[in-house]
Amino acid sequence: MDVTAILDPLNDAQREAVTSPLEPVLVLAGAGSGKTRVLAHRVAWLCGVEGVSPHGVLAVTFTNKAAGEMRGRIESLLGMPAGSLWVGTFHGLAHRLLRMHWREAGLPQTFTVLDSDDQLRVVKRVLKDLELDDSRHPPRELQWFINARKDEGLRAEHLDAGDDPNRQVLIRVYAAYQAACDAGGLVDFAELLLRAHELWLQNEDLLAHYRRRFGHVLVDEFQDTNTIQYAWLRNLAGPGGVPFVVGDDDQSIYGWRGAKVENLRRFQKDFPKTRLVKLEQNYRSTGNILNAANALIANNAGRLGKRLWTEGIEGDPIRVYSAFNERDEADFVIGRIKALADSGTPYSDMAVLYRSNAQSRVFEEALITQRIPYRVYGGLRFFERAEIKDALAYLRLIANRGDDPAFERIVNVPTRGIGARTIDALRDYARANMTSLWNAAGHLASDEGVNRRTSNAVRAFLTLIEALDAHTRGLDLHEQVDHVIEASGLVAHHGKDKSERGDARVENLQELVSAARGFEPAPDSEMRLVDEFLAHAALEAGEAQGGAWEDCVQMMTMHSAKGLEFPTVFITGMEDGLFPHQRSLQDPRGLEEERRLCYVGATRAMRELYLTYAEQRRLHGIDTYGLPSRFISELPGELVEEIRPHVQVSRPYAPAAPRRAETTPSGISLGQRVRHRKFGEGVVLNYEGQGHHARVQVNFENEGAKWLVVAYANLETM
DNA sequence: CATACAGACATAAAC
DNA sequence: TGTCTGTATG
Repeated sequence: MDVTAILDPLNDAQREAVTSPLEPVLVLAGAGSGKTRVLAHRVAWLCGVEGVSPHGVLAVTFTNKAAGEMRGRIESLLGMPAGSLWVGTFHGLAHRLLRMHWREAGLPQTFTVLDSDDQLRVVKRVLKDLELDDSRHPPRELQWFINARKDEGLRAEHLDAGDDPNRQVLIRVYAAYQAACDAGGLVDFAELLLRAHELWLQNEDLLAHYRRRFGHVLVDEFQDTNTIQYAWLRNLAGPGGVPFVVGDDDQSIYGWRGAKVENLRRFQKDFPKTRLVKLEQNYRSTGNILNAANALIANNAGRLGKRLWTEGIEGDPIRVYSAFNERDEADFVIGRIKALADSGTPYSDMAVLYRSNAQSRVFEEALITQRIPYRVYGGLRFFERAEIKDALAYLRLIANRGDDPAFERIVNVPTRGIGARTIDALRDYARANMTSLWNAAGHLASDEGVNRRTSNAVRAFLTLIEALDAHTRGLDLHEQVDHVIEASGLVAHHGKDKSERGDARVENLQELVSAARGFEPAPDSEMRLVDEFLAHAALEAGEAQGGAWEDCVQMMTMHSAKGLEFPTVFITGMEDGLFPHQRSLQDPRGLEEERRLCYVGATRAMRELYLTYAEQRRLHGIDTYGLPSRFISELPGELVEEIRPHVQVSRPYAPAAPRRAETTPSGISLGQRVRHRKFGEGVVLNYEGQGHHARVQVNFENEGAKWLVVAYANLETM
């Protein structure tokens, strides 16, 4: 084992963390301080120097991507594949455990993993079964409630509604939802974690076994753990355990989905001899950017405390641009993008960040008109697309006839004459007889009292599924998928749609066949390949879009920017109410999370950071006038450079004949003939103000005299 | 049963 | 203002 390869690339703090004695370690790792590297090198250190077998190491991340990268780095450091090393997401690891110990966990061997979309369907169905009005009890809220309780480790029977009738309903739905899942062998994401946690609690032997096996547990992005994940982890490590966790309280931006920053302090309390290592040297950004970020985050209370520094240059100041409105904001950003591109910067070195997805529109439109390539992060990912989920639902139903969500999803896709009424009847029967929709359908198909057309349609569906089952048996996975998408009629169904959308769907279905062909199961899996593929599809939604590697401007929310870096970053929409978001202003904790989000955004920038805001913004169809975000004023003035707007008409004015025409600050002369897109041609009569606020009075031939804001009016000189 | 239309609604998102 | 959802309509 080459120890220098492990230690040489590390600075002192990183090395301290990596070579810590076998005791609990909390690494407070600032943005861009090399935390992933520390984690990977720690594993390499344990295996290469401390003599720990990879078999005894468990590394946990929050995304599959991070897990994949982690394994890659570890294996390249160790110089060999480490198959027995467990690296994965909390959900992936929990899933693995439950597959291995389904009996102890009280699950059927063939349980199905529900994604949030499936879960919502089940909730809706439960609401119907309970005859609750879904406008008074929005399914999404119920779903949220159920997941939040599970994330806290609470089951319906642990909850007490008191006299609150609304809460009584919530709890009733939770209980009914869980009963439906249990009956159908369905496990949602939160349930994976909760079951895995209960598996520890209820099986001492099992827990003891895994404690013995995993003497070394490592966790990335520890500030993002929720209650149940932390409990699971703490149990696994055990009282004398030596977990190694890496996180940053200043980058905790997922409180709204259950993450508990408090887990950092809790860790120090639960593992009293914890060694705390701070990584504060930053290898990403300029000094000015770091100082601005430090100053900003210093406004938060109760931090563990950390100050980023760099050996690198001070760099450019933070540039703040005050736009007249959101279109001017986009024009400014795109102007800078063009200028950078002209001087040789690749588009992919530039990122436009915003608080909410809706803000991307204006930028997209402007980028399209300027023919600048861009990529928007977010949106539906491969396995979340409707046509893919339909195809998977066929596979699910073939594999497990009791999978009601799958049944409901495809019973009439493509349409085969089984409408809402029929499905209602099936549901009623299934509920009354405590059985699956599949069995209900079997009953209805042979029921003399039912409309012939209906029973025929249902029978045809049953026959189809049985036929698919029979035909796919023994085939390779990709052949199964291929057969299913063809014989189910899905391909023909989408093929009839001659639009671009239809073509894309057919392509996606074919892509699913390729995905199946390339699918590799875990080496020690005892599951059938289809089942494993289905679980994979639920647990790993896949990439959002192809073309990620093309040279294009990167656009995304600040949340999705976490973990990424770009030479030039534009943080847009810096207005109070937008960022910090209105809904976070009520409580101080919400505001602090927004500030951390701003910190995350700012620390994405390597060389240049721009902050932009619009004085006027069209939101949901109405014009709003916002104030610059308070986060801007929290930056030290000496680090900030305000960019003076230079208002220009589309063609600089070249005086034709008149001498010494009085010129407005924006370059338009009095008496000048101008053209406006809507109002037509006219003559400039007067002007006032400067910069953004510069306005001119134009006497239009058809519309009469009007005051226009030069920055916005887009006047053409003639 | 597919499409049209009205009405509601609008923070962020991995597994 | 744009998008999505559910219902009305042909």
